[in-house]
Amino acid sequence: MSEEKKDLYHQDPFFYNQHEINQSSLFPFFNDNNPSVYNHPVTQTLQGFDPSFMTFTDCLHGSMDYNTLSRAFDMSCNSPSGHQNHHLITPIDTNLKKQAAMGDSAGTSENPSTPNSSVSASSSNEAAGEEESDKSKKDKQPQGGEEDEGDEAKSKKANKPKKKEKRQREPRFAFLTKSEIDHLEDGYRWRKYGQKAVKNSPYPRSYYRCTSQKCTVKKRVERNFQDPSIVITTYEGQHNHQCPATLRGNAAGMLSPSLLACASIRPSFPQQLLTQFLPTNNQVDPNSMFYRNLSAQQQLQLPDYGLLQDLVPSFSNRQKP
DNA sequence: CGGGTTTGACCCGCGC
DNA sequence: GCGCGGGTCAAACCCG
Repeated sequence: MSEEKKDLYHQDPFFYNQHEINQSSLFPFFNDNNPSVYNHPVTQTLQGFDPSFMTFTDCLHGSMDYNTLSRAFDMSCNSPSGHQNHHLITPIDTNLKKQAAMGDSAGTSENPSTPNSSVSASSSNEAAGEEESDKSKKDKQPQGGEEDEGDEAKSKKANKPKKKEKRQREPRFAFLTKSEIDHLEDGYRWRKYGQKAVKNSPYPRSYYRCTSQKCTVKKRVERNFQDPSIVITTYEGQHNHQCPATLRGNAAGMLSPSLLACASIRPSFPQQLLTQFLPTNNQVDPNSMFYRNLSAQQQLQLPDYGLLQDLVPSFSNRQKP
């Protein structure tokens, strides 16, 4: 990225988002010309799962299941333009992730989101994401736990839950972003709580947690080791609070998935708006240069300008030079 | 001093 | 049971 662009990004991340992201960089797993990305564990999952057809809010509200996916898939397949749909949001299912990681072809050969395929209820449950998903582990803190008082040091880490229920995870959604910056600004405040080396990758994976109290949303950020320009951000969970950026009213440049997620917690927020934000085939021919040559507003093809103003107050300012 | 980051240790699930 | 890898914890450290 040029210095000029970097400056622009710092002043206005929106510029960055709109200009650095293009179809091939966002959706390399759909790009036949770039099959290398398939080797990445995450994108393997994405390819195997092929969950690219769902509404944004389905993802962000964690309400998606394979039925939802299937429905969304059907909708997109029946879209008037007939183009392949290229969505930005890609849910990750842990079961399928395993399949992908095992290197078998099950993920691709039995694509659950194939229009004609049936939907497994168990998978649906898995993806439904329970509120208390991974709390069991965190409840190490002795809550009325009386047993090991003396051995504090040990009890801290060895305090296992008595019942061994299968740990359930919140549904995850991965976003691929072409960026030189690992941790992209998304309007929320995050605290980094861990970093791990990724197997077969020179790039570490960072773990972030939303700093808002009682908000259990986490995200992982890592680079695609075969295309280091691509940052893979995986969100897990739903924010249960307003986005700090929107509260501050300075979120003009933060039309990232996460910001939209925070906006989407507003009950009145129309689902259509979110879906319209995304470069679906209803608006853009993925094979054309159309996408790159449009202004930000044109790219968004906003269905209701007033709604966006409501969501992002300062958005209106940028539209009126 | 409060909040964020770093980093080694630990936990957990899974395959062998 | 063991080893591996992903995920998390928490003390130490850093910084404004």
